[in-house]
Amino acid sequence: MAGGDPPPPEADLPATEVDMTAVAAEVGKHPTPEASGAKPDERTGMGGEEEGKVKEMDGKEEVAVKDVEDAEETKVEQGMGKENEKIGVKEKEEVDVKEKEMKRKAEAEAEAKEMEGEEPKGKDVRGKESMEVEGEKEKKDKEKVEIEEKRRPAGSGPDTPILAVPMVAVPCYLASPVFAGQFAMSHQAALASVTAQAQIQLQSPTSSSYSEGLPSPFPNPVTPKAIMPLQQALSVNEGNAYRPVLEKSSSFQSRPHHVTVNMVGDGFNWRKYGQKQVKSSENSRSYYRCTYSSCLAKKKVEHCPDGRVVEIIYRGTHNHEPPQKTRFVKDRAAHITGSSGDDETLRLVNAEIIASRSPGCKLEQGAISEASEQLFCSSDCEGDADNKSEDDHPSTEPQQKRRIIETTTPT
DNA sequence: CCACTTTGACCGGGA
DNA sequence: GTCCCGGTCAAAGTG
Ligand SMILES: [Zn+2]
Repeated sequence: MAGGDPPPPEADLPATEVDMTAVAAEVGKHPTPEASGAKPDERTGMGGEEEGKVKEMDGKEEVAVKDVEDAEETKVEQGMGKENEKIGVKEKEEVDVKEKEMKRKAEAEAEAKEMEGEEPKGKDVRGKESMEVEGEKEKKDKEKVEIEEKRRPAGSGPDTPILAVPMVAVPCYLASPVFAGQFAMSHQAALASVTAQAQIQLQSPTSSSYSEGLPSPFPNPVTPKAIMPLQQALSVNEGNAYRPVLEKSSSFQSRPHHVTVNMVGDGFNWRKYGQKQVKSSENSRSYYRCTYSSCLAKKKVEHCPDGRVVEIIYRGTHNHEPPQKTRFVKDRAAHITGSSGDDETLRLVNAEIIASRSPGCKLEQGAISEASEQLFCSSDCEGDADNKSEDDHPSTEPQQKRRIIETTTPT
């Protein structure tokens, strides 16, 4: 079924911390992703969809959402290790820079320099990043132009390709061996978690751009609404925001351990319809589709051989409301789904997971860019994973937020 | 019996 | 025109 389904609706969502925590926790904890029925409408040719990428970093999660403007992609990456973090950040910067190179090259460089100063980039991730990023970049480049023309958010402007969205600044802790085991065991869980985060981020950033530029399939864009709760929880700043979370992150960062962030499901049911080994990397990629009949939403999850989720990419938006069975996650994530646009893709990368435990894994670590990236930390979280998907039955978990179980608390 | 996961093969796009 | 690769479908298997 479905993965997590937290029952508490927005009303329940209290708050920022809670949400964040929950989210983060989920991410870290969730071992399995989920999948559920889906409908095969789309085919390979989805080219017009938007993708979002979300990256999380371990101690902190950073979220760099690229503006959809560029390519309509939202990327969320999750990073984790400190070491990796730096690298990740750097890499990400590169990527971002590239994407917006045209416009913000100078700025980017400056930022990059800062990051580099800390560490030299270099990492395996690159390979992957390059591929994905570059590949997408290029593609998007083309699309980008079109898109930009079509939708250019006034506020964001074409130049604002990257939206820095504070994904989740939740305290992340979890790095317990247990989690690790879980991760390894189920990538799915990770997936779910990542997914959730990604969605969240997506919405936020996206919502800004999307909302203005693209109308969502839904009559009522869930995006903004949905996001709001999430954002609030996460960052507390909807409008601006993207930084408040940092504070939290800091605290989290303090944590000695890495943090694993697990996200919960997005609230939707996904069904795995394929898996492939990434050629450029050792990681494997799983393809999930929303089970809803007419929903075209899809999600790609990349994980290391170890099973750790490296990256999650969301594509398309749900044209339906999330099944609210009982998952808190859903509340948040689900609401988010409505991003805007038919096709939005969100990419979540869990560097932390990989980095931490699997040197072999490669993900895009880059991560944090200046403003674009924020770190979010999640708390350990719970097992949202359970909720999410496989495990869960809709009501199995009480949900709310169980996730806050931190194994490691922040200092 | 149903729903989901897994796996191999197929298809289309791009280099 | 060919090769490589990503993405998807469909069949089989499992819970
Ligand atoms: Zn859907």
